[in-house]
Amino acid sequence: MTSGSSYHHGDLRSALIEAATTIIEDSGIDALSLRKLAEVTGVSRTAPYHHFKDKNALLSAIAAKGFDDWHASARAIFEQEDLTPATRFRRFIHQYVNYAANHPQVYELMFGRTLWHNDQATAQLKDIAYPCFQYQLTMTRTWQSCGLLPEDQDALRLAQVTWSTLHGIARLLIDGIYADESHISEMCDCAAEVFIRSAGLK
Amino acid sequence: MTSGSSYHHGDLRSALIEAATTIIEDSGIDALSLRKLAEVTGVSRTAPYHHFKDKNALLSAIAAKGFDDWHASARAIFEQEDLTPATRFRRFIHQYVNYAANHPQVYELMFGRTLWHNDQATAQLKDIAYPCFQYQLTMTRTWQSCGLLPEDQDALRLAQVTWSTLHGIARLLIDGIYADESHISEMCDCAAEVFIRSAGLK
DNA sequence: CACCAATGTTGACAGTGTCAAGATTAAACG
DNA sequence: CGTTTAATCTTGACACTGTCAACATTGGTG
Repeated sequence: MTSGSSYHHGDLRSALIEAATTIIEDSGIDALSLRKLAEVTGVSRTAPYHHFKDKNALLSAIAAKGFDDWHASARAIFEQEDLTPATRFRRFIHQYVNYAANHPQVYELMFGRTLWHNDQATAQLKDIAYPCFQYQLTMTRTWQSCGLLPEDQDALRLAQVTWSTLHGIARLLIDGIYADESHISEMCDCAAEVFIRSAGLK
Repeated sequence: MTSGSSYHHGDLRSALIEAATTIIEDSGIDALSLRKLAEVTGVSRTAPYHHFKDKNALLSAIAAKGFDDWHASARAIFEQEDLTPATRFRRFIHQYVNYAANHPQVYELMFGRTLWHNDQATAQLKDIAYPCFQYQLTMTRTWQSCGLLPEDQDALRLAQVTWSTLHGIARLLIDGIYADESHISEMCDCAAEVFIRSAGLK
């Protein structure tokens, strides 16, 4: 697939993203160096700079792909209309945390300081990420009108709080503070229970 | 205070921690290089290695100091017996998030992947950090028996979930995903409300 | 076919963490 | 007090990093 001629790679951009994602998933973000990435891809050190302005631009591209996946699977659950809202709510929570647990490094990239701090995120990444943040708000409003979340609370605050809870669980898992992954499911159940009860239903 | 003789610094270890903390608070963790730190402290590049095995060991020492502060102020609120449990609960939440907002870099060090991932935390740091984690559990049990949190839920899970919520808010703030710091207080109120309502009281 | 812009290459620079070997000095010991 | 020892600090060196500048190759367009 990598074409015949040796000088021009053919589709270096995709190859770089793919190889970089593999390295990151295997060995962590810090283990990714552009030089080793270039070597693995069979190309010279500075070739990647013709496809990505920065190391940050490369990482942003990987994160952007992560947001696409995340958004898709969130919608897949949220729009599954043959399930009760409560079931979907619970599944969403489990899915969120499991995604983070299964793709810790990409999750770190998507929501971590590496890209977001000091405004280092690419404009392209922001265009993909912000709708995801917005979707959280949309879901929250629906959950409120279903009686799964307190209806008298401000939707934005509630969205921030529910998201923070999932994000917090994810981060504690990823950062290795909760080593015991066997309790993930119970933590999700507990979180779901707390939120649903706060709505006042039984 | 730095003594008269020039060759031996006198109290280099403390001076390094102090200077490093300043740099980190001013410019972030990534901006800290041992070489610049040494230069600022007026000492040669490798002198710090006689006081800290690693760059990680230095960072761990700074984080350890942060845990001390955190634990102290948590206790100061939790043990303020002239306030109602609910008030203390709310204040704890606000204090937790405010600490993170006011010391973002140190918080990142205390709870972030820099130190905890891949088991890079010093044994000394663990000895200081684990009691803090444990204290969260102690507080949770008390809150349960006060009727501030559902009593039929497992205390450990509940402690993990409440902490995750605060940690999540803190991280989203620190990582710059919620730029708007003016809503911090409202988010804390919302979180407190959700938890208290989940206990079934009104 | 000729040209040009896209793509890939080597060379170079400033920066990093950290090890090894030697210099200096404070402290311990006879 | 003098001498040794161990702590502390120094310079030199190495392998690594991201990224810029200048040059080479080539696929697609006029």
